[in-house]
Amino acid sequence: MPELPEVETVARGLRKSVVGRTILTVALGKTDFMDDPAAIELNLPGCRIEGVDRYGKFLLLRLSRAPGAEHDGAGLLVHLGMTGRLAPAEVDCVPEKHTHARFCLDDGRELRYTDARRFGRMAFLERAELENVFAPLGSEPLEVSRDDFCRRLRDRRARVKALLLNQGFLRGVGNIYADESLWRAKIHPTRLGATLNPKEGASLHRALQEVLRQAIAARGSSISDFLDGDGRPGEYQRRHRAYGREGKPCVRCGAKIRRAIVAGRSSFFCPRCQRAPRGRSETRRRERRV
DNA sequence: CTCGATCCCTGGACGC
DNA sequence: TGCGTCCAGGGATCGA
Repeated sequence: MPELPEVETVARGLRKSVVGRTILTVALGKTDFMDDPAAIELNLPGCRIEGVDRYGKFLLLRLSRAPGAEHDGAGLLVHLGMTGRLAPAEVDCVPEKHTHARFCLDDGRELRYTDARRFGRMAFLERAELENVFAPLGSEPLEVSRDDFCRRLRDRRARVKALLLNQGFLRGVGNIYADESLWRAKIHPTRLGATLNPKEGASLHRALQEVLRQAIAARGSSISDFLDGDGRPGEYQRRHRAYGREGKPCVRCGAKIRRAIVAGRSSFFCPRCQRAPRGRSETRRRERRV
C-alpha cells in the first residue's frame, strides 16, 4: 500500500529509469480511474519526461514537447491508490494482469501502469490544473518544522490518527506510518490533536520523521504486493512495531498490541505504552474494539 | 469542523 | 474444489 516512503521509492526509481526518455505511443486498457483518457492519448505522444516529482502520495511526471514547449508546466499525474505500480518494462515482456496503461518509450522499453483495484488516479494536466490538485494538500511531513507541526495540532479537535491520515493536514502519511509514528511517540490514536502537550507534539513530529526516513531508506514496506522500480520488495515491513501486529507483544513493554477502528481505519497500538485518553469525546464515543 | 457511512474495486483469507 | 462472505484501504461524497 503505497504511502509516502513507497511513492518516494517509486519516484527515485523512475528518475533513474525514464527521465530524459520521450514517449512515442500510448496504449490504454481500463480507463475508469483516469480523469480524461482521451487527453492522455492525445497529449503524451511526443512528450519528453523532464523529471519526476512527488507531492505526498502523488507522482508527477513533468512533460514537455521537444521543440515548442507547448505543454510547459504540464504533466502526468499519478496516484497509486492501494495497488498501483508504475515501472518500465521491456516491450517483449508479457504485461501483467491489470496493466491499464503502456507508454512506449524511445529506447525500446515501455512505462507500464498496473493496478488491480483501480483505486489509483491518472490524469494529463496543465500547470494550472496541477496547482488545483496540489493546493489543498498539507505540508510534506519531512519538511514541516516542529513548531509548525505543533501549532497546527493545537487548534484541531480531530483525533490525532485522523489528522495524520488527513492529506490536507500533512501530505503522504497513510495507515501504516500513522500507526508506527504514534507507537514510537507513545500517543494513543484517539487523542484529540488539541490535547497533545508541546512535549507530545514534538515527540510525534520526531517519531514521524524518523519512521519515514527509515522507511525510505528501506525502500518502503511491502505488505501485499508493493514492489519498487526494480521489482524488488521494500524491507520496512520487518520493522513495523504496531501495524499488523495485533495480539503480538509490544517490543517495548510486552503488552499485547491491540487493534481498534479509529477514523474508520484499523489502528494498531500498545494499550500500555499508548495510554487511552479519559475524556468522553476521546474514548467512549467510537473506539470500537474489533 | 468533524464525524461515520457508503461507495469504488479485486484478491486473498477463511468457513463450510 | 468451490462458493459465499469478509476484509484490506485512499479518497470522494453525503448527511448528521
